[in-house]
Amino acid sequence: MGARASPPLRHLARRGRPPAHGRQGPGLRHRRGRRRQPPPRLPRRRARVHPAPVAGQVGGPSPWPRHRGRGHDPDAARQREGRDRRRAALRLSRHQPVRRRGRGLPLRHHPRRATSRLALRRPPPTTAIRRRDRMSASIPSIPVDPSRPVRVRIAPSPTGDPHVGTAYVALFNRCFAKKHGGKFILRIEDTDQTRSTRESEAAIFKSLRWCGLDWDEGPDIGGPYGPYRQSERLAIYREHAQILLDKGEAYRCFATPEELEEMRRTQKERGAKQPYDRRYRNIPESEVARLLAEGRPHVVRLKMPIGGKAVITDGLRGEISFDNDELDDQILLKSDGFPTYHLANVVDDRLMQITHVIRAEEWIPSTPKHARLYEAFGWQPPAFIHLPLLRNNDKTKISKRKNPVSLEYYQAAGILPEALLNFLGRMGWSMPDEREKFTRAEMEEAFTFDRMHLGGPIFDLDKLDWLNGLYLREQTPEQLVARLREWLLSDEYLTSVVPLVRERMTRLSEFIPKTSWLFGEPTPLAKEAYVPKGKTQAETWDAVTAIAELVDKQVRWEVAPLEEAFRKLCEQIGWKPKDLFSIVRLVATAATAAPPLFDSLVAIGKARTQVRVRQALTLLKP
RNA sequence: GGGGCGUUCGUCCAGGGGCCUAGGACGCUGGCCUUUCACGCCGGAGACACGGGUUCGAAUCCCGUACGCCCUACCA
Repeated sequence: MGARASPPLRHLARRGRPPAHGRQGPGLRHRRGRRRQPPPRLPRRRARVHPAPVAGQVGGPSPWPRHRGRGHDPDAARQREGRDRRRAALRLSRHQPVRRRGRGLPLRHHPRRATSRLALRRPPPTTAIRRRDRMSASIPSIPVDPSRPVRVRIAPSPTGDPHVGTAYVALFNRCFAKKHGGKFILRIEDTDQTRSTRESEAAIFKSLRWCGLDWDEGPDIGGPYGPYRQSERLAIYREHAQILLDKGEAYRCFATPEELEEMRRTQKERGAKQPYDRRYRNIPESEVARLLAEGRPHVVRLKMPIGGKAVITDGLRGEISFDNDELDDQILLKSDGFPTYHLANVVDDRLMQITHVIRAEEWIPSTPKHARLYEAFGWQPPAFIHLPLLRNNDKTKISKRKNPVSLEYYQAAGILPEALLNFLGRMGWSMPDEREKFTRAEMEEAFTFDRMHLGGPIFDLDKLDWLNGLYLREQTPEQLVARLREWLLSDEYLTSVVPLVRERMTRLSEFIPKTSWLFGEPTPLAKEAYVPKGKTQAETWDAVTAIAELVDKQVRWEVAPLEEAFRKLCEQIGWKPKDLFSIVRLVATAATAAPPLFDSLVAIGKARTQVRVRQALTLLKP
């Protein structure tokens, strides 16, 4: 039941074992003939033995597993096409001559190439500067209108715990804004009445601030374009929906959920491209009036063009085109009178004078709808820039199932905010001189979108730990103490925790061993240890699954609500509290003896509890 | 199923017609330092998805194939 000191994150995302080396004979690795023969002379690119005087240069290469064998080969054609488009876009926007092809010109003047070589050999900052001057910085790859201040925003929806993805997008938005002397705005997208909570919103503010990603305008600090909470702008959306209705760009749809359900089925059978058959798009005014008079619930939908293509421009990818027939008539206003993301986001971006929409890649497919909305309103759309998606080990979009995603977790796990930010900054982006370690300010200074790499980066906790270690090691003892105090060794936290173990202590020295699971990462027990008497491992796994769901859903992370929730769960799944609670305790603390369960959970906090439950889940997986 | 995006070591990045014998970092690994561990240092294994084309020359440009991912909600 010990707690491991601190290589906390590495075990979380399980990964395959690194491939064994040394076993292959010289002949087996076909691929690198070149590597096999001893270099006749000192390979010069290796000669750069002495790292850089630059801070943060560390040496050494590396590996990790991925599922090699069974083909993992993406679609080259499309990609290339896409990539070309993207390059074309960058080129154009940079006002650079189109790169010439072939024709035997020794391309040694290619700016990127030439300078980057230099950067490798002698890393000092000057190279970075020189390089930047030559290509990007002064020549933004994304249109920036000098007469209009850059305004960007993030628009998280307060429906859960503060997410690393939010911090990721926020970082890039903020860097872009700072680079161009613009404003970075926080807007709360709480148009989903059923899922949004104020707790979540507050947690987002707190975590973002912890990261150092503060904003210039937002719900809590106000600003000239408020309110910044969409639930407080309902009238604005209704008004705008009405404008569209009046212009004939939108229409009311009275289809019921059941009707839509059935429609989806039949549309699919007919091989239609959209799930909605537009049946209310052209009904007569009189009919609309009649249904309205009846008080029939309805939504407002956007009229998408029939036939033809929609072309949008992504700042990183260039033009992307869609068949209009693939796009359905997007719901703008839900039957509860709340707008959907699509309407709210367009209206707010416009009203808040957003110049660049920098968001995650998952939004690409709905961008043509947004573009269409701008058009319907007669507005000039902002520039769209889609960032790659952070991924789990298996390349799927990052998720709490497979990774710790809550910012609160990283904080509680002892990650320093500057390390997290630095790490996030390395996801899909690189410093001109390729250094790994840099501050937020340095990133802002050097920021350009053309150093963006579009492959979806896998969130590698090992590397985060390494970076974090770097930052930790450069703290003076005084600073470190201060850091520890900001972390869990604050008077406040200790005061909240001490009562839990007070009656269990006979000496002060027992405090630390008795609370080790609070400050370190407990080492999970053997599988069997979690299975209560009379239960099977499969049953236990089911129970832990239920526990995981409960924990995810639990909003009020306090003793009484937790106890209530867990007791309810016992009833639901027909477990005795004794058995279920013992599992919870083991999962949360890996300790056979611990203070009262729910107090312990509160002390551990939701984020860490969540991660521990996930770990147990993978451990116990049948 | 349809649409879209993406693809360089296991992972994160660099390189985008010749400077490439593809570079750095994490991880792994051998060694040095050290009473131990960690840090640090020195070394090693490790990738241009595949097939065509263009070119004197392709990781880089073009075409195709494969694979992965995202979207396909009265969620964002």
